[in-house]
Amino acid sequence: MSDKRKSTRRRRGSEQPTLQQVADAAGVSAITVSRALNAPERVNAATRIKVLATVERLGYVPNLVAGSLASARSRFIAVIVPSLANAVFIEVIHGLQETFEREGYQILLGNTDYDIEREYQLIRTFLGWSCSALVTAGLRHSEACRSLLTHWDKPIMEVMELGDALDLNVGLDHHEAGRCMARHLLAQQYRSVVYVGACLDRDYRARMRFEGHREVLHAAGLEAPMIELDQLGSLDAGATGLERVLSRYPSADAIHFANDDLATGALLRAQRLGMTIPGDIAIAGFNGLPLGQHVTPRLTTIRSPRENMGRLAAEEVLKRLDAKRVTRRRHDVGFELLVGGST
Amino acid sequence: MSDKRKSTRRRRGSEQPTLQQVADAAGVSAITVSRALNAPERVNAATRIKVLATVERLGYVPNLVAGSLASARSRFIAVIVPSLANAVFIEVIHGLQETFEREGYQILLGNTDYDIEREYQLIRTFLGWSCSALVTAGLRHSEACRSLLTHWDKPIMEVMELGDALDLNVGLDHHEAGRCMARHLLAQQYRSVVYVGACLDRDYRARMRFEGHREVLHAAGLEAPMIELDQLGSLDAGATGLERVLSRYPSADAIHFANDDLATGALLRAQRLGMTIPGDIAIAGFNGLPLGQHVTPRLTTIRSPRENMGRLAAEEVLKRLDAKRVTRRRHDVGFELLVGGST
DNA sequence: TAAAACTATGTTAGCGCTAACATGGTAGCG
DNA sequence: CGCTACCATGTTAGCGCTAACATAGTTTTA
Repeated sequence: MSDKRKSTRRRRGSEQPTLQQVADAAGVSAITVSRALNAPERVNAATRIKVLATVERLGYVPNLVAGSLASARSRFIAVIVPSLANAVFIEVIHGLQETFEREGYQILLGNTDYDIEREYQLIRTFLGWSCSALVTAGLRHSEACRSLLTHWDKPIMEVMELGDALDLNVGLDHHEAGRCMARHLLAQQYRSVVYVGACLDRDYRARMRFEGHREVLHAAGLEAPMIELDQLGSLDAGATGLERVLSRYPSADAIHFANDDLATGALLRAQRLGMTIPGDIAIAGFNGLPLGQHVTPRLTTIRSPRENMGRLAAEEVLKRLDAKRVTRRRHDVGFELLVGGST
Repeated sequence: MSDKRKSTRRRRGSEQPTLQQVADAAGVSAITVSRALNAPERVNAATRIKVLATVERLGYVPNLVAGSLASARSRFIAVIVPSLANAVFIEVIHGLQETFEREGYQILLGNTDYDIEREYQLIRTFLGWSCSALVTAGLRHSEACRSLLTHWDKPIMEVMELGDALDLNVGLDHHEAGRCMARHLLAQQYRSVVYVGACLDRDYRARMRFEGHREVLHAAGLEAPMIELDQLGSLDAGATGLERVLSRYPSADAIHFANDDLATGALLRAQRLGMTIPGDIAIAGFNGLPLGQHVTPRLTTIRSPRENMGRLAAEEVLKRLDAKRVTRRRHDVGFELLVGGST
């Protein structure tokens, strides 16, 4: 009798108080409660206080799913990275998270494991969540993914690398970074330099750096041998890389590693083998992770502004979401050659 | 005329095809499309093929927000960790992600930065997303959080440490780990052992290890001095820790660090200062990160099964979600003393 | 002082999907 | 052959919230 339900059908009621119940208890309408919570300035101060007190009293937790459906947008930001094992992405994520959370957005994190097909699947799923924006690492996507995204009308931010982006872009020039390090090695008079990377078909940014590196060596009339490992950046892989170089290119005087994990693994292994760095062989990396700066000698590397990249990317996306004018679609965050004692 | 809308009001139509449109195009009802996608075995094979082809043709992407609202559950798992800077949590997350994604669940990641109040806020928000389960690091929560969770009827998994949990629990005994390392150090004849931790009020598991450590030293009639750094686990902080020990406890013969990052930072700094390990001073850590196993000498540490912990936690939660019987609510994943050359 | 503009709140109608129940057809069985 | 059982599909009614429009009261403006 007291139940206003017209039908006898029951749906699983979740026990949780609803907005309507809060409204009834506070003696206002549902929309007023909604406004008190989501747009406080549109509600009279006294009403607002009364409503918020009721919310508190009933322990009301807003159903964000319902809110998102009604408003056709969620405060989710889809973030897609190729790996969690690499500290670089963690730092970018950290920068993104900090900035987005401050504005009340929640990150939906996806990990592709460097698989472009998985990226597509993840993006499909994420679009189903009515995300407010998408941040993804890199400019390369599958055809299906590309066409899915071109029909999507929310901000898309591609980070890490610089180039012809779908929408917004914050990153750095990996070709140029490769060139930069190669030039440094040549300037230091190394003449037999081996590049060591891992899974370069998947970690194609490392391949871009290799291409820049090769360009400079060729221009100087030198060979540009390369060794590709089949295990992604890790200290272990770096140790393996060193050993491969020693056996295949015994006359090598320097190794340019695709990242700091590999380089540091090699450096530590070399020291364990009793070699001196850079006397017996010089070692260079990429990323500028703290690790490389704590070994002796310090690792020569290229520092990319990782947290900054995340922060900047988030800020640009937020600008767009606030419907502010976006002055530049592309931001080059640059990089910095850190010359340590290892070269 | 062709618009079936009864009112002239328009809502922001998202252009995206809806389930109903797919149904119309395929000549079936909406619920059949829903079933073809979510419970294929409940639809005749021929119908299913027809529907899925239509889905493909129209580029239909299911609106997961609407689905979650209607079914009062999302395929989200809330995961809350105290830090992303620590590799340990990354590995746990990786283990969780792998296992949950295979079953079609999406992780909602929250980072508390070791702030118990932020944990409460995050959990509140996540409950608003109708998550299927919650995985959180640690057993300590704010009062408000605790009462929120006891009224929640979905699986709750507390990881990392072992003890009196709200629901499910996968972890290890940090007191015992601290005792274990202290016993090892005593067995190696070190008699002046300093414990070095960082922010022990927030990283209270490190404090638990210290308490175990202190217990063993006191039982042996020894002092158990401790130094607390104000910067969470990093190589830099470890280097600082070493210097503090050298100046405040010049007679110390061993340092027990709260984690491998600190320990390795100290080891590398000691070497840069020309000290020998363990001759001048012994160093021990906790976690068993690869890093510590690549320095020379290898770091003595305690290995926790991190990815495993994530995987096991996810499996237990999945069991519960499948309404399978959960035989044990508490799982001790244990740990392993790794004796390197640093002690 | 009447019209315009603004403020505070309410009413109505969905957002796109799925749970629950309903229906009609086919098979299985004694 | 009449019964139950089951299979495939459909109908109906919401899930809990917010956009859009509506309304009444108050202030500003010409």
